[in-house]
Amino acid sequence: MTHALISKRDTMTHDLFARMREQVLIALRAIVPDLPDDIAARVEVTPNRDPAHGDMATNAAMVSAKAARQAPAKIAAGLVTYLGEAPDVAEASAAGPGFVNITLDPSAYRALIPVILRTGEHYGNSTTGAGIKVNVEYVSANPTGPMHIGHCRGAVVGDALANLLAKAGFEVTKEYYINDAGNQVTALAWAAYWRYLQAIGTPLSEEEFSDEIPGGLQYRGEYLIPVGNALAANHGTSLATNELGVAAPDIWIELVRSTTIDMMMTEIHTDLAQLGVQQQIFSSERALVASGAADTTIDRLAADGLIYEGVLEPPKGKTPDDWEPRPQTLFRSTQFGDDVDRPLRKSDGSNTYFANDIAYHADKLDRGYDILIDVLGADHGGYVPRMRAAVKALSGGTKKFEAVLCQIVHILRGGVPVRMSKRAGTYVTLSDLLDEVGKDAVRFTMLTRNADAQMEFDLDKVLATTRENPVFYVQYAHARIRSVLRAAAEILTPESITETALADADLESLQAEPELALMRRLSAWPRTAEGAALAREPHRIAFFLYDLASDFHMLWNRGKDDATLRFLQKDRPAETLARLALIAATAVTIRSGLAVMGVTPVEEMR
RNA sequence: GCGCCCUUAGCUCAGUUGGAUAGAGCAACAGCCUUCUAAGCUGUGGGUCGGUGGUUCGAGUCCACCAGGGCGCGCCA
Repeated sequence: MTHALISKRDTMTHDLFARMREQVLIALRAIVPDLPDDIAARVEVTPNRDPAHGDMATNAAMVSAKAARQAPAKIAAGLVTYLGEAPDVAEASAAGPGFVNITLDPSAYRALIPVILRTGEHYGNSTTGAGIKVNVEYVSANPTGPMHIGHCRGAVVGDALANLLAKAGFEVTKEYYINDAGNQVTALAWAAYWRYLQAIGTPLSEEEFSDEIPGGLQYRGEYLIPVGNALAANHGTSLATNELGVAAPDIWIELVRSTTIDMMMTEIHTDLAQLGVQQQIFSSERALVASGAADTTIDRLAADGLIYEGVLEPPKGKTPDDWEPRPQTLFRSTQFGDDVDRPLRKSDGSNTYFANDIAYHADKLDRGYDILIDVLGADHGGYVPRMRAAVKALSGGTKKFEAVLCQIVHILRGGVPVRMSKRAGTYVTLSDLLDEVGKDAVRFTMLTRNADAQMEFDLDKVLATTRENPVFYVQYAHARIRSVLRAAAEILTPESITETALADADLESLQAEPELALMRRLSAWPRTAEGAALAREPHRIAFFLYDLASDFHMLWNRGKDDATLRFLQKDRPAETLARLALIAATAVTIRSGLAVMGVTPVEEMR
């Protein structure tokens, strides 16, 4: 990971806002000598919405007024005097209730362009998370069938979040938890066994089989047919009775279960690869259960007095028909902020899913992570407080558990909901979706909404080539830039317009407002990426890129009205190189953002 | 009954963690193609930020209550 090589000092030079904040703090300490640290921490330098207020503003005077026992306006006046002398500052002025507005000298923005060109896609990296180990667990679909659209959002959000945290300097591990234990997997094995019996020509009908087995036939999808065929090919009729009926489970169930899971996981790996998701660690629940980790973890909690035998109250508001009080092994999660204590063992003494999951998270803690992030479906919201409690208990409060909840995605086609029924087999698989719209459109679109807001995914709109479709709009900006650079290679020489060569261009001629606006946007990328990482909100990247693309298209279009404003000017090579440097830096920044999202930039759109 | 999430322009959504006059796209209206990609760009109109109180220099953002929508609530995973 080369970004780890970028030192703090280098990173500071990348973020003009962070650099200005340092200057503001120096100025503030000169005015308020005994400035408390907690006040200093609240000082911000942020971009201004209204360009008339200058490029950036600081709240320093207002947040420090009370501690300094001075009026905000007075402190602001002092800051203005000090900052007015600072390098890169064209103008500083006090405004409103105590803001200090700062306008940078355009040279400060111009100086950023060679930095971007030399830094490449690492532009926007920071060291915020240096030394902090984060585990991001996502997808974690049960291996009971192919991945479908419901899994897709979590996969994309988790993957992009992990990339984003890595960009912010965290040491990130991407992980997948295979839920290959429990009743569902047993039911899956029975279903695969049915396909096996069919493959060897059983006389049983599907309903006869279903009536004969515990719990009935639950998974009827055709995707298990290949599993049945594989079992028949490898084992002949040896897993059935002589009459080709249901044999005693103990001769076949382990074999069928492991074969089925292996084949399903192979399929899931293929789906993930198609989606561009590559996790480093796959943890098996079955292996965890076999290791006895749940009991070990329960013992560990018991040693801290956090385990007891008790009876829970019936859930309120529901009509608990079959409810009866039974003693269970409970975890005192209420001591760590949960609503009720949670069962770790069922009344029959076997471990609950939660017990295994605590053991799994304990394992992650043992592997040295400081922050555990689970990307989950919104229907798992109720599970978050108990897991947070468990992580707190296991780590003595030193490690953090976080959850990113993904709300449901409604699939539409031309504005009409696509009906999905798992039983009828009409649900859309991830593979189908990727075949239809492609990895990049899926990933980008999934990141155009905050994860905890419901979203509509219109199969027609994500392929539309209009501004309405952000995927297209951003890709188009990148393609246009590449197109201009290709044309430039004809006029100039290919060597003269490499990113390295453009980094040495004289940029003095970049003075027009739309050019400065684009440079201002570029300068906001580091703080945008860092803020998105800290907020765990990868969708901010999509919005940033959309705004960046908009700034670029605006600039491009000026050449429509006035030919002297085009990027390529045959008789003015110096200006041409300056403009090329600007848009090449824009392309670099777009690629930097797309890399976080896992979207491949396009070179042309013909 | 309790807990979590959501409510911003006619529609779909942002809103830089409490900052100044709340922003985009779509839809509506008016413009821009002999051109580095018009698959684009410019402009106009459109708001009681669900409601009522509170916290403070300052609230769409934080707190309380209320209304509406979604999700969840022992021995499923």
